[in-house]
Amino acid sequence: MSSLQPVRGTHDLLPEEMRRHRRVIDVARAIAERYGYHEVETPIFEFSEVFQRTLGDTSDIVTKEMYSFTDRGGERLTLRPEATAGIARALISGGLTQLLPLKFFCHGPMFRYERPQKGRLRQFHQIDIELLGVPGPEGDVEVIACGYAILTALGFADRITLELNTLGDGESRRAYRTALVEFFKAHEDRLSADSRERLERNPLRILDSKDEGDRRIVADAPLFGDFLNEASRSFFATVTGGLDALAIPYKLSPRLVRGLDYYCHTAFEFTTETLGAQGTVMGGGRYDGLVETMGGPATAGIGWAAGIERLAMMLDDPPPPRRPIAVVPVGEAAARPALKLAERLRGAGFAIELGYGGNLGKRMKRANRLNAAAALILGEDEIARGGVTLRDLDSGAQEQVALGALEERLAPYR
RNA sequence: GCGGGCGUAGCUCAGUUGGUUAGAGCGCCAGAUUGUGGAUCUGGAUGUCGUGGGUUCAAGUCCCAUCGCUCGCCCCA
Repeated sequence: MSSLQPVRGTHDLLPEEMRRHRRVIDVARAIAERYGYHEVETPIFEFSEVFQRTLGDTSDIVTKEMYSFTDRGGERLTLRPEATAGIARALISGGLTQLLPLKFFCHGPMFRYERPQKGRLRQFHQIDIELLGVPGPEGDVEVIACGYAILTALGFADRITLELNTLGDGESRRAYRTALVEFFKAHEDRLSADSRERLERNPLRILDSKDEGDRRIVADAPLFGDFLNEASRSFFATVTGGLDALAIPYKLSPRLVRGLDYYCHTAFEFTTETLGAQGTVMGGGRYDGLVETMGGPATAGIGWAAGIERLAMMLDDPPPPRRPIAVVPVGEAAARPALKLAERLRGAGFAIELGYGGNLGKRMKRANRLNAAAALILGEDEIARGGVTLRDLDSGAQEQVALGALEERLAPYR
């Protein structure tokens, strides 16, 4: 083992892994475009303030997971732990609030200082869509439908579950939160240490505790449903109605929550059993208060993020690399003509591999290893005839082709 | 931040109660085949046994520390 290690929790994306990522990204982008989302990219670091304000000072991400540093100018900067804050910032600083509604797709690296495990890295990648300026439930339906379409196109439809919940509007949520805190305070001495902590920071999370004792207490906790006001109820009914109309299956999960104040109404996660402990493959929800929290005008927003690594792991067979055509010169005299031929064919759109030395046998061996579909052998005989020998490397069949007819003859190998 | 498992060749791994030159398969390189790849055969190279310390006549093997990987908790994509 070399002492030269990649930084903990980071990974090199070598060609095979990169192809998996690219597959996920390409499918997601193509489908997001069908829904009218436009690709954008924001910087991978922002002023720390951007994330502190949007994520809240008590969230895990802000308290222990941010990669923050001071630059040479003395600015406090942070490597983005998620995409939404940067996009919201861009919306405000670019004056885009004039153009609402806006629909963005983006993908790229995110950074969180966490202990790595399966499906969890310190530098990881997400695809992400955000729908801004649509306050009505039709936005929620569209965003979920788009995510579902992407997961389906990737072939995961039968391995994922859409878990769905509503947090209601601000009024409903505040009322519920108050009731919940009151209830848990009464049982505080019996709660687990983790949950006592959560009682301060994020009481809704206690509902999702894995601790046995907590679960017994939770069983008698007040139900969110009883605190939803009429407006929240009908909002959610429109969302589920839309999903029903689109035949998108979902499971209501009352325990699915979000901690921060600006989250409201729809919260959802696509989960899978196939990835171990990190079962969430795509998660999102409505965040109507976020842009305002950052200092912009009140702007509705809803979106999701999905982990590319997790999706890439679920891909059944890695997309194969493109099969090249090998140009194989024989003898010194053929080197120059082969170089020119290779360039000409590349110009015509073929993937050409021109070996880097060795005799015919060596070059053929290398062509085979690269899974080349065909070899074009170019030696004295061929040059004299003004053609090349075309060998199909799957069948072994070989024929002479005149130089002028090459592009046409090679069409099947494109 | 907390807990469990694991570090031997490029990869996957074997290595007996501590015992002398550390092995296999795959891959790689060369040759059989200097104008023909895949299959076969023959030969070849490659290890700070993760790192540091300790115990011992002797450590890949036992002990301690450390680093890394991995799985889980927390949280999340």
